[in-house]
Amino acid sequence: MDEAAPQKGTVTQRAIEEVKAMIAEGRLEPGQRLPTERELAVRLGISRSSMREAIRALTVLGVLEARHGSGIYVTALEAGDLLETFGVVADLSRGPRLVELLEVRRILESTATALAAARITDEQLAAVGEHLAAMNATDDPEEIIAHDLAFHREIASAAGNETMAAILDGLSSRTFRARVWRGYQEEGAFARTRREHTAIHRALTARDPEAARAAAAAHVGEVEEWLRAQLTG
Amino acid sequence: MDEAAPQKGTVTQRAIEEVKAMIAEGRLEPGQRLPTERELAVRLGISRSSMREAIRALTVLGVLEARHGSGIYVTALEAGDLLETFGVVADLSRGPRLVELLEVRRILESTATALAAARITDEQLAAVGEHLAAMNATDDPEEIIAHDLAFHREIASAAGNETMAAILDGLSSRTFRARVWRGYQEEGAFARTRREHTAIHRALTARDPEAARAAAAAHVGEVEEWLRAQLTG
DNA sequence: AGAGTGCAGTGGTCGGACCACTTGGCTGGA
DNA sequence: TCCAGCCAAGTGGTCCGACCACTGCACTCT
Repeated sequence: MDEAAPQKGTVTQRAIEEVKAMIAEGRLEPGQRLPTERELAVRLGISRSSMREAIRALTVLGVLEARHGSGIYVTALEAGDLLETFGVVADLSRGPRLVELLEVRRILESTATALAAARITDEQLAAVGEHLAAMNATDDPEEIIAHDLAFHREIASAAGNETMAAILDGLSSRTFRARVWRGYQEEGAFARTRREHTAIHRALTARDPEAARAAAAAHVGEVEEWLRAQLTG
Repeated sequence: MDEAAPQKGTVTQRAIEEVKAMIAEGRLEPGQRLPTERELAVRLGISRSSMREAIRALTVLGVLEARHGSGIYVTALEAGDLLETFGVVADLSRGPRLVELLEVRRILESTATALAAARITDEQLAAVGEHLAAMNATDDPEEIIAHDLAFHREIASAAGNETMAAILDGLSSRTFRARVWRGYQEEGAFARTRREHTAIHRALTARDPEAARAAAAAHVGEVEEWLRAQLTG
């Protein structure tokens, strides 16, 4: 008898684990449609309200996707789907935590750039170059940040590890970067940033992994050091 | 007037962003108690049901914490709180994605181990040694996995970057590891694992960062290669 | 055959009711 | 006076039933 449900925690929490288990065990495939909210509720012996909370929770985690009027579906469970929440971490972190996040980014980004140097295609390299040029051709901070993000995203993507690319994406979320750069660029660091980006692009063009690793590490490290100084000062 | 709310997306989504913004802007401090569900609902002009969904979503993200009968509180917003969801990613990833996750772990773990070699205290080193001994003193798979996890967690913690430690923790979640190891250990890989762990411990004892980095990279790399072979075979 | 339409089904929202638990003040006795 | 125990108000947890907004499809009309 499974009637004697252990009743651990809230019913909603139980429902969340239940659905997660269904997916983990393969009873639900990526992209597949789930039963109705109403039916799921009945099946798990809980109210629709509680079931909805569980669904909402899994939705923000990037596991489920609800389409109004159509139904609830399992996402593709791609790296991007599941790691989107990583941006929340970056947005809500402050002080010392920001430095730690940048340190993680430096480690991953330098490795990703090194990998990209060995694997990048001509098309991808061209795209990187375009973002570099566009970044240098405008004064609008918004646009600069956008191209900066795209610049690094393209490189991370060329590294061939979508999971790593997704994590780096989260670590460079728009609001996170805007927050740090507001002060960083005020110190005339833009010229240096431009130089560092050029160095990265040059290393990629030369297909030189070690040079690429060093350039990327130095690039992130610069921001990291500046932020560290901000905190102690 | 902000009465003309843009009505973007669902009301629940709006409520989630609203609370997130409150925290990001410092209107809500870590550990602080929020207004009542009922009051929050009124304040945002939505029903309590919708408000509850928003709260539940932020709860699973590790941003809020609801205490039955007491109230809703902002978490400490420590790395561990926010990165707990990382384990979900590891648990739901399969196939090629698992290899990518292990690659990320290899990059971070090797660096973390190198850092630990330079910074680890005698107490921490002793703890690492104890887990190593305990791991070798039993045959119970459950216990082995538990000590293995603790072994690596202690090292990551000694590296001095809590954020990195939290990410590595997620990448080594219990179910994830159990899933991979079931097959890995069946091939008599336990002796090799023991050897690799010993090598890591030796490098830490010698305070040799480069040796520690190499040993950790090789350790994770072994599992990575095995898993890669499983997929292509 | 094609475009347009209507309906059934689904997720989204709402309001209210009651339960389970915590908290702090009140009461009573030592 | 002080402390233990109790009690009531307040809070999150759960449930119910209703209605709205949207989608998709079968059906109709041209």
